[in-house]
Amino acid sequence: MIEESWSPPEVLVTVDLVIFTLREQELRVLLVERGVDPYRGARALPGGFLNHAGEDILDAAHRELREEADLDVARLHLEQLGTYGAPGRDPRGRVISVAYLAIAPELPDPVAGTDAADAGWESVPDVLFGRTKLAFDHLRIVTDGIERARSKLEHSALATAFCRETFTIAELQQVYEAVWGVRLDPRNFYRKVQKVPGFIEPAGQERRATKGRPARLFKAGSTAVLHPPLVRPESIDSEGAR
Amino acid sequence: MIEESWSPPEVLVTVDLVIFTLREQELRVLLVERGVDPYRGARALPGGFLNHAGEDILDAAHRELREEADLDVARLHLEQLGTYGAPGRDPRGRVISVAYLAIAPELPDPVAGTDAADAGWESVPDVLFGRTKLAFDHLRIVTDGIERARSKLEHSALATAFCRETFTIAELQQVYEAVWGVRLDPRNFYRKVQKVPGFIEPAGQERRATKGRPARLFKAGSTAVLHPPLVRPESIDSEGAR
DNA sequence: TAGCTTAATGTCATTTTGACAGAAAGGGGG
DNA sequence: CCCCCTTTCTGTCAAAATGACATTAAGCTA
Repeated sequence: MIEESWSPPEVLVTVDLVIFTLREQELRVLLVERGVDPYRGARALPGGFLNHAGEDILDAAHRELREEADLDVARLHLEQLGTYGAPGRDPRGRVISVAYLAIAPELPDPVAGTDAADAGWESVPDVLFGRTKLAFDHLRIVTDGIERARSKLEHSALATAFCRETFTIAELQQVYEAVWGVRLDPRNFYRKVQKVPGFIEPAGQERRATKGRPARLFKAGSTAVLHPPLVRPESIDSEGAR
Repeated sequence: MIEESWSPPEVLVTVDLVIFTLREQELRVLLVERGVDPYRGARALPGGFLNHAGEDILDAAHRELREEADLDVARLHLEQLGTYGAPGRDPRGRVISVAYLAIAPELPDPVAGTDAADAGWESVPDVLFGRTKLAFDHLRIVTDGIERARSKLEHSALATAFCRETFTIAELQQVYEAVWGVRLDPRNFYRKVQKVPGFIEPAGQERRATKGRPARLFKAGSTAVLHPPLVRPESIDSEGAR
């Protein structure tokens, strides 16, 4: 199908970042307010164009994270979520966007960057229910990101990425509840999590108390894959999160 | 970071297809022999450039499938696997490739297409072990495809996509064994598969026999998600497949 | 009809699950 | 210091699921 005169079309490539965290027991996503056209003033995922033809896509994702949200979390693990390239999704032309997913523990508020008039952690349910409108097809990307996160919680130790260095089992449970949008029994959760080999391991016998009995502290174990998996309950709350 | 003089770099976009099937109880992948440079003569995944700036990526994937392998399986469900865009992965310049995954029942041999000197179903273990060398970073893409398929077998009804319209439970088990690279107990498999609601449903009381007792026939059910999931055994054979 | 092959059903001890009860370990108010 | 409240942790227990294995059923063939 390649003729002499034919040459493949050139397209522009952007990266978009879906970064989730937990705040006040609610799932939140990092959004910026666009400072440039198109969609100026609208909320969108942080991201932007490839810098130059030799830049790796993953590197571009890290760079945009730094530029747009001033979050230079080197240990932040970015995982490719998907590529969105429907014609017409961007009024500037044929733009294909590679989306990345990352999970962060509770972090200080990000500051606005170069292209972003503002940046902040927005409620995921607000986004999912259309109370927070997003530019481009970013709602779809966030939706896919949620589903990916929910699924990965079952089979991987992703939940520990929401937590700080050390955490209690109750904190870990809050992660599952917020992302899955369900309530779990603390006693059964306690038992189940403990028996997955390598998921979490005790971190000193230190403790941290506010009101009730002090809780033991744990840290992420060495295992990335959960055997057996923590299967989410059949009926998932369509609300998505709290 | 956008200056007046700056404009985003233009890149070329290709699609690549990872299509698995089962032949002689072995997992196979569709490969073509490249008829054009670079890597002329080497084995590679079917795929190619976007046709024109307005073509949707998924459409391009279907088109390439038709062009390169003459497989116009409209019911073939293509699922995005990932995007591979490391600089230097393609000697022709900055090329970013969007890979799709598909599962097919046993099909007639594909015929060579326009850019492909030959096309055929190659043994996946041969590819994984380097006995079959692949062009570009296609080994990596196939590896990711395997892992995706293995994982999806646990939580989705993907296994039925390997089978024809109707199938026996033993045939379904062969799918799991070939993809996971393990042996399963037929009796426990029988029981487990039957109790997942909506996974498979009886298809007439017809039967199809060769040697032993005739087996009941089933067809794919209405459920795409498996509750509960069929978890693969802890120790997965590193051989990958038979 | 005997013998072979594969399908389907059954058995059973061991784990796992889900839903609870209760004990342990702090803090605060009197 | 002593109750009360909160939260964490440890048990209990019946129902269900799991893994390993035996047995029966249903065809074909020699």
